[in-house]
Amino acid sequence: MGPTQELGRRDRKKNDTRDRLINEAARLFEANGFDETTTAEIADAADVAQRTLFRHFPTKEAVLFGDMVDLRHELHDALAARPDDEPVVEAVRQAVLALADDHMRHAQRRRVQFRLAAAVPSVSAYSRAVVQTGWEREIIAAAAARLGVDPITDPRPEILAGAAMSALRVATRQWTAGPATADFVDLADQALRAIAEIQR
Amino acid sequence: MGPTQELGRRDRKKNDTRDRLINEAARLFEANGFDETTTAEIADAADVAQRTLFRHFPTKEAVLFGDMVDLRHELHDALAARPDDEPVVEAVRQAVLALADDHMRHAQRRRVQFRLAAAVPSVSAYSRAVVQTGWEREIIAAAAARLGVDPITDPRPEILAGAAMSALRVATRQWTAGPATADFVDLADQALRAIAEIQR
DNA sequence: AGACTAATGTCAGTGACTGACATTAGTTAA
DNA sequence: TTAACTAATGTCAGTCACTGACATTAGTCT
Repeated sequence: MGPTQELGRRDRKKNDTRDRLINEAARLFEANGFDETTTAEIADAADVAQRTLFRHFPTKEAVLFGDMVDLRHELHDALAARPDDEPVVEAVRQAVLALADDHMRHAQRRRVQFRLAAAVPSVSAYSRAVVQTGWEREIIAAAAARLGVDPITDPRPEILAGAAMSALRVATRQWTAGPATADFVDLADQALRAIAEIQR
Repeated sequence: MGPTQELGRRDRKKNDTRDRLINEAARLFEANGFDETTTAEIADAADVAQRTLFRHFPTKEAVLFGDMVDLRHELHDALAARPDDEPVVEAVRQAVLALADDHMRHAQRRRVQFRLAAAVPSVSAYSRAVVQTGWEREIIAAAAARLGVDPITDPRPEILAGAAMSALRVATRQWTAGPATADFVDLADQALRAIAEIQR
């Protein structure tokens, strides 16, 4: 049924190795800290060579966010799924809520990632420059398509995307600071609705 | 007269060393590329030990953006200089235009930095996560103060800041792609005015 | 001149990441 | 089943950003 069944043993093992690296890394990062954990230790814990880790991930930070790769595609699909006649801001809001929903469904892991992103400079930089920028690009492309404009010459798609990511960051910070039981989707929804209210 | 006169020989030499590092780095980066230039080469060119470079700058990327440190303070002052009764979006727009103006006055250097930020991942990450985020924080604080709200609970200051930085990025990209004679302030102004137009 | 100390130099690390090459182990066709 | 093929992994040596510890140089101040 699942695509897992359709994979050969080789690809299954490859996925297992990748998953083990992600999980062992998260465990070690949480237990000992990000900078205090070496890539050699992660590889050892996952029972592979250090070289193998760097064949699966380009950087140590990428291992920490390894479980977020599909999120960009999910965002892309969520944006494409919104009706064409819906206002752009609405479509973006709904699509970003899909991200928030995913965060809630992986609350434990995400809270570790967010806490590290708030505390460790290199993690913060990666989160901003790689993860969030990736999402931003999806929003820019979708918004530009909906408005029927060129995102290079027309600044509106990028501005909207930047506003949405800022809102998501606010919600993320509030969620990370508060109890894990808080509803991330609610927080994100509140923040996203404020986009309409920045004209004083 | 200038504060240069009031400095002792020691501090003057320290500033000279710092300036030499910044200038030699920019020269080498432009000539040979960022990744292709080692910190040892930069230090050699500036005629200091590699260790001295890392006493002046925390990372190789920081050397490239070394001439932008005061910009954050300039932005802070520009924000504080706006009249209290002015609408927040207006105040932010005017203050960010001060940044754009500074870019124009250092066009040659800034174009090198922007080109590298567009091409080299680690430079892009630094620009986003350190430089731009620093500016963003100034805008957030100023906007929150003007609105009389807490920037942790109220998402509007951060959303406005994110929108402004996005606008600045669009203008930066357009300026970097076009001729050096183009008016950056005009481009930035156009982009910033579009903040008011993201409600479809 | 001499005490004080900020800036720099020297040196020996650590750790992320890479290229080159060898080895293991699924896969696939004969 | 076996042999050829190749994707994934292992091994190893190396580069380079960055750091701690300690020595040295050179302004500064009395």
